[in-house]
Amino acid sequence: MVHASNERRPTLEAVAARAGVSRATVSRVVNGGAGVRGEVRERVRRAVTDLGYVPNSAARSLVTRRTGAVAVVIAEPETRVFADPFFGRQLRGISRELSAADTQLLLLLQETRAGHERIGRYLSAGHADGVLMFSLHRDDPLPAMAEASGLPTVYGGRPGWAGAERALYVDTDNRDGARQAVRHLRARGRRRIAVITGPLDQTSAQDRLDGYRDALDPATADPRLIADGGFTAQGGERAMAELLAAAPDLDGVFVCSDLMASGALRTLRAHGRRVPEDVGVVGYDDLDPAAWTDPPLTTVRQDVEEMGRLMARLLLRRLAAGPGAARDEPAPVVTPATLVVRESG
Amino acid sequence: MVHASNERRPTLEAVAARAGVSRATVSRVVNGGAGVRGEVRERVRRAVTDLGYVPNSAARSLVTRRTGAVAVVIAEPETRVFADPFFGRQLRGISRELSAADTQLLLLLQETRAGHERIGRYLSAGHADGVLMFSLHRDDPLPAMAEASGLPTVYGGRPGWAGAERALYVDTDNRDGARQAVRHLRARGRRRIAVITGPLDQTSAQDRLDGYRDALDPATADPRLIADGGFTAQGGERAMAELLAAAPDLDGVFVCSDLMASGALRTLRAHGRRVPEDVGVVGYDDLDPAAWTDPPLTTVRQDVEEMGRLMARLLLRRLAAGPGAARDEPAPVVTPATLVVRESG
DNA sequence: ACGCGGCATGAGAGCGCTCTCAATCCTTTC
DNA sequence: GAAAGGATTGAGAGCGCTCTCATGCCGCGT
Repeated sequence: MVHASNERRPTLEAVAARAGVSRATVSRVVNGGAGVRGEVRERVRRAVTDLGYVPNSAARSLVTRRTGAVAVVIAEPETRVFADPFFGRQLRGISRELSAADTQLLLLLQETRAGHERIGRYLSAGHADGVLMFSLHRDDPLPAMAEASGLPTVYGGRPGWAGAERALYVDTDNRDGARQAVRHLRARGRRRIAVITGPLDQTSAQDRLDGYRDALDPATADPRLIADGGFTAQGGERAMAELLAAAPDLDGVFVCSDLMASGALRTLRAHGRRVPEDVGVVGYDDLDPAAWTDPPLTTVRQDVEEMGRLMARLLLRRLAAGPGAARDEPAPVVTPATLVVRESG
Repeated sequence: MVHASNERRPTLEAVAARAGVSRATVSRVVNGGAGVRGEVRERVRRAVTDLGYVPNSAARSLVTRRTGAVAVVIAEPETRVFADPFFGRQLRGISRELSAADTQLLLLLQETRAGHERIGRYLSAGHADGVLMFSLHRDDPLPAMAEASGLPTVYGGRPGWAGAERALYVDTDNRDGARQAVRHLRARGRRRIAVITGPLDQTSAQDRLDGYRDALDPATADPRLIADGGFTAQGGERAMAELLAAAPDLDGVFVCSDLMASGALRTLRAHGRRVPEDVGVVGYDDLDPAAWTDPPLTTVRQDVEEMGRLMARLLLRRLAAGPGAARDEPAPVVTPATLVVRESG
């Protein structure tokens, strides 16, 4: 049954009148029907479909103090969010898990510099039951907003700010992944191995740089071999150009994301360096673009979708447990990283 | 002021008590403060910040019948949503415009085949004041859901289903854009011009194909020169391979999206065809990837971000006008398309 | 036949907010 | 100085739903 936008939608009261029962009984049926006689339940169900009744969510969450929704906050300009397949994949995992639990996903984008203020207000207004937050930078104001809202929060990536010891998060073993990448380059005989990092105020970027250092022959360490590509394709392009200028003799690059690696490959080609003959390249993420580059990218695989799913699952567990539940308290999760060898290095 | 998650957030009542006024007065101040004496207003404001009061949105929208949120529904699997920069750009425009009007954006993704059912329920439950919907296919059940919910709706792309004559939408002149692309290829001396289309149950894809036919020399029309690339990169790759097999003598391709064009370029390279020497390629969209391909892509520009902004603006006007307002009724918008010549054709 | 436990149902009190309407208080004007 | 008129403020009735508690009904044991 369709309602014109000006006529009011039917309420519980209306359904109750039609089914010849009380509001309370209709409410019980709508919420599962436990404790209602089969015959009555059917009668109410019929009234519901006849009238096209849909519960008013505002009224419901006013009394239950639950919204059935989880906010996903991404601390990046949309430019990056939609340019980097990483977010899409993670979101997909989250989305899958949430909808299985019949929970709505609210995507909050931070448009402006001051956007966190809006987001904080939104969270505090009680639009969501919990928060998933990722891609955080060291002195991002967002975690404080989440904290202030009092909502259970799960972070994507290990939080790096002070006082985050008790935070719940899902991360991959970035440091180990980086080690594998660099070891692989060394095993293939590369001696001058550079690195293109992400923004170092993110723990994932810092951890990968640390892993690079771990696996490097200390004798070949050289600050000129390190450049920041900001986790964007253009950044990777630029960083690669800088590296080639500062250390023309480099023969390997570990690029801390596939997206940056695609940029780096372009620069290498433009400079006439052949990959992998002259320079070996290893990326990080193993998202779709990795297989599409020319040549296909050797990279470090992290199951991004699974990470998203884990984040959601952690949060749902937390929500189900209730505010003060100490037993069965969920704990942070760290997933492994594995090297995928293709043709670039 | 931060509240532990178990202690209740302060209510209007609490603020009123602290400021020594009535609930009604606090409500006035919170909603702008019109008609409240300056001194009282200040006192209330102080009480608000002292207590860290944030209005409960459920209670508010229960009475106002407004949520301050707009739902954006994308009728595609997330795989496409996050792989195609088109959506990101459009969303960005929408997001900009909405946040300027202090309206929240709710992104609803359709995960499963049956996802529209969930979405319909969500819309009907009154979580949003209006709907923005794009990338619709001919017999998509989503518009019916939007219709049933009674919410004002604006579509991205001209709706193609029956009974959509009165629908509000924003579109570009796809047919004209396609004509320009094909005319350009002809002007460069191409005689056997193929086309890689999107899914033809979308009006944008059909319109571009029509434009291709308009501009083609009728004498050279040939069904073997038409292939469907499904608006994805892999689809473009595959379609290009099919075309080369069916018509090895082709010397030009009009590819109906940049993403598909990037795939087509890969296939051409793999088959040893030089671009633009052997085959001229023109894309559609002019999104970031267009400039990054090798060679950079000649393409048809549509201002996707602006389209998003226009969609949001249209919806906001509609919402502001109220349900039955006939005066100043917003009308569909069609934006122009322009050719951007780079190196691929 | 009576009382009791258990299940199904209804009555009614809110959840936190907005908004109408009446009451109050100042000015202003004659 | 008093009445009129406008600006402030407060009281109170809901918005639609959930949930507790009281009530009514049944079959059971004694």
